[in-house]
Amino acid sequence: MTDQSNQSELLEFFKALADANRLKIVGILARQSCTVEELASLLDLGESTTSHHLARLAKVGLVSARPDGHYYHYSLQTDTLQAMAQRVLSADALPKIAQEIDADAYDRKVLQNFTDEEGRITAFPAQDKKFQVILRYVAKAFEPGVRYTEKQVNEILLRFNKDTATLRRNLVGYRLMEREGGGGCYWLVDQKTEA
Amino acid sequence: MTDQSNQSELLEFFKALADANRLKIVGILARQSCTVEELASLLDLGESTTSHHLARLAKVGLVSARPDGHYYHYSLQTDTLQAMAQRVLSADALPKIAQEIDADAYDRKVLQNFTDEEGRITAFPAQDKKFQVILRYVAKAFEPGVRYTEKQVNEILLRFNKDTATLRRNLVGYRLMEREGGGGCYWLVDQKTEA
DNA sequence: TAATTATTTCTATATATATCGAATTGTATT
DNA sequence: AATACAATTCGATATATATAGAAATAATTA
Repeated sequence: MTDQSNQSELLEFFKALADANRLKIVGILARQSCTVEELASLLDLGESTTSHHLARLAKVGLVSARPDGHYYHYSLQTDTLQAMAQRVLSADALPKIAQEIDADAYDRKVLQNFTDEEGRITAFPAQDKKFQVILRYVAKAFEPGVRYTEKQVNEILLRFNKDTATLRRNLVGYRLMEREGGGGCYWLVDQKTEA
Repeated sequence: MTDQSNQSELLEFFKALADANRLKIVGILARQSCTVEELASLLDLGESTTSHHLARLAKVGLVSARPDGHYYHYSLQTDTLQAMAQRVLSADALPKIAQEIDADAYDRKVLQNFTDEEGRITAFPAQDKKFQVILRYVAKAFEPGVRYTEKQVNEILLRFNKDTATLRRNLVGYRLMEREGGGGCYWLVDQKTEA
């Protein structure tokens, strides 16, 4: 769970293409751009279902929509497809995934050493790297996009360790969470947008 | 459902890679070959689960097993991965899928015209191409690999039309089914192994 | 503004499959 | 042979998601 960027991006790409109807959509759009209606009738699917599939393909950049009248013309982004294919071909794409797995395994081991069966933190690691693992673990208890009062934050942190102050301070210090002014408002930092 | 060879092969390939743990396995095997046990512990998964994933990857030729002692060494078939990537890049792979969809749509239309709501055949098309669509539709009522007596065959065909003789004769004539000697033994022909 | 049409979102359901634990198979060693 | 160990298969469960239908949204036309 350390750095999933490579992993999850590739995974989402493959998942997008791992459905018979979505693959068909890509095949059709390779020839001509279509409206949702056209696709639905070609595939013998409901329009809502077709729309859903298109949304999934769009999410990974495989298709794009161009509005025209009250139609949307969906078309294939061939460059995305090619870029992904190139990426899989590249020598270092797979080893990178392997590195991420090593990091995951490391995290698991640290977690095992510093938490009990109930997931509570038994001790704070002195080593900075391990301490960050613990912090990332704790951060997962918060929902992305939600704002918490300091009281709520403490309540959640208490499930992990009685020293909520240390946890709270370091979550902010290591920029896993952010705090409004001096006040009581906390939220998760989206790690993806961070360098 | 006319000629799914391109479709289904690509689909199975993407499905094989559309799982986080299988993608991780590929990543690990890109560096080193492993036993099931090793992979299971690296991924923090049960051995049976790991085995299942490896079987799926092997099915599309992405990994291969080499027996050694009582271990199996699984390794990545990088050439399969490259071949698939090349294929996606090739200009005609996607249009081919589109053709298959057209064929599917054609089949559906024929079926609609010559069957009723309950799936019974209302008339036999005069046109050869359409007649074959009907035959392929009927053939789906039989299980691959199972041997049927003539009586059983007739029983099944009766669900589609009272003229079981015509259906039976043409299923064999168009090589969708095969018959033992002059006798009462029928079975589906595996279309994949046919030219 | 009302009405029409295309698309999306929401809700519910059905199907596929990832997962585990137990039993089984297969291979090598004693 | 008998035993030990790795791997697979089987049975059951839980989760993800493909699907359809209804309601909501957006955009155009009357």
